[in-house]
Amino acid sequence: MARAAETRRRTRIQVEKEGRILSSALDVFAQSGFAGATLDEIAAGAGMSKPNLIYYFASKEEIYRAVLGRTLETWLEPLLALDPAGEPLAEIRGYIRRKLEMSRDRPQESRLFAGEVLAGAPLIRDVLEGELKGLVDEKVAVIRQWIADGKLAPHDPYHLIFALWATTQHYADFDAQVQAVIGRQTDEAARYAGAERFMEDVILRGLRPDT
Amino acid sequence: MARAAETRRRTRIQVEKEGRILSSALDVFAQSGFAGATLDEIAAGAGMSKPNLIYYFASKEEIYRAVLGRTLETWLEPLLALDPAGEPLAEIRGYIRRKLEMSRDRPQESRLFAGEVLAGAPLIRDVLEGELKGLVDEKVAVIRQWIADGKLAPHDPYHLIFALWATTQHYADFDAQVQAVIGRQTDEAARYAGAERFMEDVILRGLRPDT
DNA sequence: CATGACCTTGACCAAATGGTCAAAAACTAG
DNA sequence: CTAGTTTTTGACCATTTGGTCAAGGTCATG
Repeated sequence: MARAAETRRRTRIQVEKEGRILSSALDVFAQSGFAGATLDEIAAGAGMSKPNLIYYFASKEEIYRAVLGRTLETWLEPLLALDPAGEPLAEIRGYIRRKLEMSRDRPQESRLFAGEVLAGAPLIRDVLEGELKGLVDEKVAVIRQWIADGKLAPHDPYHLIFALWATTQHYADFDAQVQAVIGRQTDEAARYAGAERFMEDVILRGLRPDT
Repeated sequence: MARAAETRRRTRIQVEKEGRILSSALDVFAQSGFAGATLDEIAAGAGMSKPNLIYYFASKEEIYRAVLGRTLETWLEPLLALDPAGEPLAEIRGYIRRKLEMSRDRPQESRLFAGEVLAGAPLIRDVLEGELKGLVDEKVAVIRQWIADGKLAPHDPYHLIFALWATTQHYADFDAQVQAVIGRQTDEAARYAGAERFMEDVILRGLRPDT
């Protein structure tokens, strides 16, 4: 029986186990980086033996690629949602909020991504130069239009995006440092609330046109 | 002959070789992280054999600690130089410039530091909670005073510092992404000039008091 | 120029780790 | 319930790698 379109080869068990593996792998890779991660650790986290892990993914790199791929999708969303038809400052405020939310709710993904880029993005350079660059260029054009319409002060949109990326992700990627500096007295919710207020007050204020 | 104060145990050769080792180690650790780095690679970069390397530093971790320690000193400087007696906006502008300069001229140090913090700062947590926190707290007090004097708009100084750290370091740590997005057409000098202008225009503007 | 301290490395070792394999266990469909 | 397929894993293997060691080479200095 030739299975329909080669697709539905995914057993109930496969779906479940692959999910467990990717979830465990995300934690391990985010914590230890690609080189520092071990198959045993990932297998343990997924509640199975190492050979069983290799039964689902052929190699460590394949697991890594799978986790990264999954993360990348999530990654582009917030920027994608920047609406050209919206009110500029409100749109940027929304973007800041979505990115901060992501740092707070999915810090592992943020760290995984940071580690990959820090190492020179060996496995996702093409994605960065392709999809990501395409998306950014598109939104840069939108921002330029806003500026041309006098709805936003004239600043380089690329650097604006970098500043927003950097600042929002900082709270996830450099969490150890943030916590060390502002201490455990401030809880996570307060930290992110403070970050949001700061960014909205300072950056949005800096973006407001003179009029 | 009891050598003067145990100190001058450092031969000419020792000084030179240790320097070569730390220099090579910085490159390797910055590129591959602690786990990804190998003694052979560091030794090759320093132009010597692995046993020779171990003759100077007892273990991989000791090399890593030495490189990190050296980096940390450099790291605190820019913030340390923030002068309470100076004019607030000019001081912050100066800080931005120094940090950007450091990202541009010492990207390896920035990446080494980023990798360590990303991994949870296992080896420098105490430094972060001690020296770094102390320094930050001190400068936060200075900024608060500036705000109280009405020379700066009232924003949380901690988040201001985080935003400056994040944004300036972004250009070194996430260089692969920055280059992928704005492309190779823009050279390094132009990138950093653009970053500086953006930060000065937007952030400083956001910090200026209403009056 | 001799002698003791310092420097250097080839050969080696043990542990960790990515990955294989064969055989057993569990599951599914007829 | 059975035959075939999918899952699972203990045992194993080759490679990598952090680190050791003994022997030989180099350097400073009296």
